[in-house]
Amino acid sequence: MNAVQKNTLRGEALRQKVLDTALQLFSERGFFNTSIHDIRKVAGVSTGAIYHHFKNKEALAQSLYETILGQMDDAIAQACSGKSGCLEKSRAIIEKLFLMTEQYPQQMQFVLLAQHREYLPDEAPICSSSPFRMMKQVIIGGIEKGEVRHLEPWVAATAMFGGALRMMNLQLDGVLDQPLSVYQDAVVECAWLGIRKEQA
Amino acid sequence: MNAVQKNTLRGEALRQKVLDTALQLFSERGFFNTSIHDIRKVAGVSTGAIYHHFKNKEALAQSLYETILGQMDDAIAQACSGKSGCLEKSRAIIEKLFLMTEQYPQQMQFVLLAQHREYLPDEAPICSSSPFRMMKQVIIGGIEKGEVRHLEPWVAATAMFGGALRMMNLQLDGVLDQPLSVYQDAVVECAWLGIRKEQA
DNA sequence: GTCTATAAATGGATAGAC
DNA sequence: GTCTATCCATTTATAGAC
Repeated sequence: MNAVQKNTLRGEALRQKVLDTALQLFSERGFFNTSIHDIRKVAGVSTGAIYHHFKNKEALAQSLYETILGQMDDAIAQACSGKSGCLEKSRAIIEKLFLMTEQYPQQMQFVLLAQHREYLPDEAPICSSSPFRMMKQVIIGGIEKGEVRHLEPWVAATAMFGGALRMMNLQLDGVLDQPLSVYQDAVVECAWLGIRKEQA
Repeated sequence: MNAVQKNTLRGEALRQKVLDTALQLFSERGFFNTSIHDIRKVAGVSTGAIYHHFKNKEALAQSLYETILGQMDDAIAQACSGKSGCLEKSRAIIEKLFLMTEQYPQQMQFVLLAQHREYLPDEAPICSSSPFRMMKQVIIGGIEKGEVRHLEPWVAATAMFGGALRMMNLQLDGVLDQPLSVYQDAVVECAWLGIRKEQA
């Protein structure tokens, strides 16, 4: 009765089912602990169908990776739009990241915690990806406008977002007993006090 | 001429050679991209010798993991000893971690960036390990002594050390063009300004 | 486009000689 | 304690029917 139905999914719907299942298993067990056979079984599709839609296992992971990074990118861009101050933008980014961590833990686990270079050797390190570059740019903008102290950009960016990213790690590891939203204001305040230009 | 000599290593020296080689390959390619055969070839020993010293591949990784965490533990304990203030302790910890990242990048890569739960399923998340618990304790001590604002402990701990840990990530990813020591004072200052109790 | 069956290779682990 | 040779399970990927 709980057996997965076969033959019901075709085309794009099947492709999506494979992606969903792969994300679930990759985030739970890791890329290397998930075989094509596992995905086949859980998704209730055939090996041939998987290989019809994806060149190989790496291409499957690549597709997931790009999609999720794109979603983070959109979310961050949207969070920043309409805001002008560095603090407002940074707060909005952290709010969005915390929200995504709560709402889509599998996606964030896969993108933030996996070591993609081990199976996507041509991929740049995640700190060079678009969402992370945007975060750094927000801080550089804050330095140029005199809202943020004149710090080395990497130092300022990691000071602003490093604590938040670690809190996301802790949440994904199941260490925190409250949702991230509870800690959000304090996290933003600590980071901002560290880099803001004193209004003496 | 460059061929690895065989039969030269025995006993403890061979065991250590296997550990060194495994650490090198695990940190370069990852655990799952490193086969026993790879270790055998690079170390110049036999399969049988490896399995004489280690029950299996996981046990090899476990041994590395425990040794390196122990070294971090000792380094952090030593850094804190003789210091009483939260800022002094935190600065000493970050200094030591930065130094270890520069001096032993393979070890830090293996301990900080690998997803150990994928192959050491019984291992606690690294944030629960002794070195990380000590860092949190330093901050809790600072809160109790009134040096640090009354923040949720996880928030205060990630605010103090989150930026530094991300800088270590960046250095291990080859993104920074200066050694970590160059950024150290600024990293510590940013973090401390965020959590210190104002001396108004 | 999806299926089953299977090829081909890899890799963890063991056996038994030395 | 170390070696070589090999077993066996797993897994990626393909072939060919439907």
